[in-house]
Amino acid sequence: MHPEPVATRRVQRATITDVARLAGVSISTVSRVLNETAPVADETIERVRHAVDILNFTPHAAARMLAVRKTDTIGLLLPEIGSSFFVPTLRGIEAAVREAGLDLLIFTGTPGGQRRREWRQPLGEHNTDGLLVFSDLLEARELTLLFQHGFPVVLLHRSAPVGTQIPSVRFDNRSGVRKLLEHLIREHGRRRIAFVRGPEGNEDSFARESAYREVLEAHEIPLDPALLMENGFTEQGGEAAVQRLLANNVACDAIFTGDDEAAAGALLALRRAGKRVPEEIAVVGFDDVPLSRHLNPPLTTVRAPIETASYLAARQLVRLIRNDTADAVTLLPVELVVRQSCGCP
Amino acid sequence: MHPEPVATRRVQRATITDVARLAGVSISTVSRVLNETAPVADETIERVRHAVDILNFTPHAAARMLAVRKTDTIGLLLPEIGSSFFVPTLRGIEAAVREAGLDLLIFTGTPGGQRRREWRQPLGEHNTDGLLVFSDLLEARELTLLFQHGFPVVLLHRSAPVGTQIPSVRFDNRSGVRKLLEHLIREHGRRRIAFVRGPEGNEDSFARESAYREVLEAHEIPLDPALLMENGFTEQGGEAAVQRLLANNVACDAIFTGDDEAAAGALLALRRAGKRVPEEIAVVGFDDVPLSRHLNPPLTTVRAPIETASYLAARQLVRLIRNDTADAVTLLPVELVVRQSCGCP
DNA sequence: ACAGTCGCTGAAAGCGCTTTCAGTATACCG
DNA sequence: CGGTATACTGAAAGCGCTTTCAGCGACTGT
Repeated sequence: MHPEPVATRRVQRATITDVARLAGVSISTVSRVLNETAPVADETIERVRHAVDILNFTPHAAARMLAVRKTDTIGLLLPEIGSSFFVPTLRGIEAAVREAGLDLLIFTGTPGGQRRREWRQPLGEHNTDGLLVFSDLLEARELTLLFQHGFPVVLLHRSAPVGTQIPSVRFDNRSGVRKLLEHLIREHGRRRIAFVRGPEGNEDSFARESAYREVLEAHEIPLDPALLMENGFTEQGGEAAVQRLLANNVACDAIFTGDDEAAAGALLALRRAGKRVPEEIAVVGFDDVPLSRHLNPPLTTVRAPIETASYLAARQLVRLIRNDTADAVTLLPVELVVRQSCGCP
Repeated sequence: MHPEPVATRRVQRATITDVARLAGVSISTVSRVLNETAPVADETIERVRHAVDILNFTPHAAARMLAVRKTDTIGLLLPEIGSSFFVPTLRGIEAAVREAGLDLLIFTGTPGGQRRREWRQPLGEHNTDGLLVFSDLLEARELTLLFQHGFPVVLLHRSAPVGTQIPSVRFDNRSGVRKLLEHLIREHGRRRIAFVRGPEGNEDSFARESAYREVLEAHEIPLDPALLMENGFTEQGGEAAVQRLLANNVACDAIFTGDDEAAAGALLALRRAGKRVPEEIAVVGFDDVPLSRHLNPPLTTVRAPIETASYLAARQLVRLIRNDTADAVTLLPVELVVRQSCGCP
C-alpha cells in the first residue's frame, strides 16, 4: 500500500519579466499582448507569444488580483456536504460560474457546527468577488455586515435577514406541501399524517412544517404533537424518527418527511418493521432527488428544481458583482410528482 | 418572481495601513501581531487588535499570497459532476483540506468535453499550491509538464502517466471484480454475464473490464462480444445499455454494470421490460454509493471506500506540498457487499 | 562599567502584475 | 507644410501585504 515514496524539487516559475526579457520588450508590452488592452505591433505580439510558449508562462493569479483588485472568483459556503441534494446544486453553480468565466472557491461548515472565526476569513470580502451562501453557517449579523459593506452576497434556500436586501433564491415550499398533502388527504383519505421535520433553523424545513400545519387546519385535522418528529434531512434521521414513531405505537396512516433522503430512511425502517407501504402507511417526501424514483416503492414527492435554483443563484451573484444589481427574491415553483409510495397505482 | 431589483454600492475596504494608522504603529507591527511572527508588546497587541475590530479588517488574500508566495489553496479538477459518487468524494477532500487549513478551488470539465486551453489557466501552477486531479480532463503531457516543474499533483482514480512519478490513489478494482463475479458464478451459477462498461478512457472502467475478462477466462466462460456494452457510468447509460441488450434478445442471466448508477438504470429498464430480478437476471454493480441499498432489489455490489480515497488523496497532496514527498501509489482495498440483486435471500 | 543580548519597533525593499504617463515615429488632414 | 491624431512602446508608480535590516533602550553577565 505504501511503496516507494516519491520526492519532488520545485522549479523556479517564469514571471512576466522573464517573458519580457526573452522577447526583448518591456513588461508593459507583455501585459498588453496578454490582455489585449492596447494595440501592439503584430511582429511584437508574435515574439511575445513565442516567449510565453517557450517559458510556459502562466501569470501569477495573486499578482494579477492585487493589481486589478478583483479575484474573478466566487465563494460558495455550504453546510456539511452530506446528501445527494448537493450534486445538482453543485452542477448548477458550476455551470453558472463557468459561463461567467469565474473560478469557484468552496468552503463547507465543520461537522461540529462551530465556525472558525479567525481573523483570516477564508471566504472573506477580500478573497472572492462575491459569496453564495447556502447554509445557516453565516449568522444574520455577519450577513448584515457584509451587506452593509456592499459586498455581493446571494442566499440560496434561505431568506434575507431583516433589514437587509440580500437577494435570495428559494423554492415555493408552501405550495409544494399543499399539493402534496392535499393529494394524500383527498385522493387517499389519509388523515393521520406524521411529519418528520428537518434540522432546527433550516428555513426550508420551517416553511414546510408551517405549510403542513396550515393544510391540516384547512382540513380540520387536529394536529397531534406525537406525529411531529425531528430528523435532520438525512437518511439516518428519517430512519430513527420512524423507528421512534413505531416504538411509541402512535397510529398513523402516512408519513411526510421534510426531504427525500429522510423518506428513504423512513422506508427502510418501515420495511424492517414489516409495515406495508403504501397500503398501511403512505410515505411522501420533498425535493425529488435522483434517488427517489428508485426507492421501493418509488417515492411520491415534490420536485424542486434544485439545479435551476443554484444556477440562478449563481447568476444573480454574477449580476450583482458586475452590475451591482440583482432581484431581491427569486421564488421557484415546484411540482407534485406522483409515484407509488402515496398509494397511487 | 422578479420583484424590486436590489442595488448596491461598494464600500472602500480597510487595509493594513488603515489599521496601522488607527493603532498608531507601523504596518510591520500590525503584520506581526496578525501573524505572531515576532514579539510585540502586550499593550501594542491590544491596540492593534482593537483597531482591527473597529475597522473590521481582513487581510487581502491576494496581497498576502503575493508576498509569501503561496496560496494556501489546493485545486480540484473534476469531470462534470454528475453522479452521487461525488458526494463522498467531495466530503473526503473537504475534510482533508479543512484539517490542513487550506482552501479549495474547484474546476470541473466542460460538458462538451473540450477543455479551455487559454493562457490564463484557472488552476495553473500559480493559482494553487497543488492540484488534485480526478478525471481525464488533463492530458498526460500536461500532467508530465506539471510534474517536471515540480508542481504538486496527485491523481485520484487514475494512474500516473508513464515516465512520471505522480502519486495516485485508486481502488483495487481487479480484486473487487473478482470477488463479485466469482460470487455470481459460484453461488448463483450465472455464466452469461453481461458487462456494461464505463466511459472510454476511464481507468476504473478499464480495470474492471479487464478483470471481467480475466475472471471469465479463469472459469472457461467464452467471452461473448454481444454481452459487452457501453454506457458512461450514468443511470441513463445503464438504462439504455440494457434496453439495447433486451432489444437484441441476447440471452443473459446476469448483468454487471461498471458502477452503481448504471445498475440503477439497468434495474429500471429490466423492470419496465417485465424481467424479474434476480430470478431471471441478476444485477450487480460497483462502488456501493448510498443509493444502492435502496434499489429494488437492494443491490449486490462492491464497496469502494470513496470518501477515504479522496481524503487520502488530498492528504497526499498536502504532504507533497509541505514536505515534497508522497507515496507513489495508494491502492485501496474493496469489499464485496452482498444484498439481494444477485439472488441471495 | 562595558560588551553582548534581548525585546520591541519602523523604514524600506520586494512579491508579479496592471496601468497611467510620457514619449517617439508615422500617418493623415487642411 | 504645420498640426494633430494614431500606432506603438517603455519607465515607473502602485496594488496590500511580508520580511529583512537596522536601531533603540533596557538587561544581563563579568
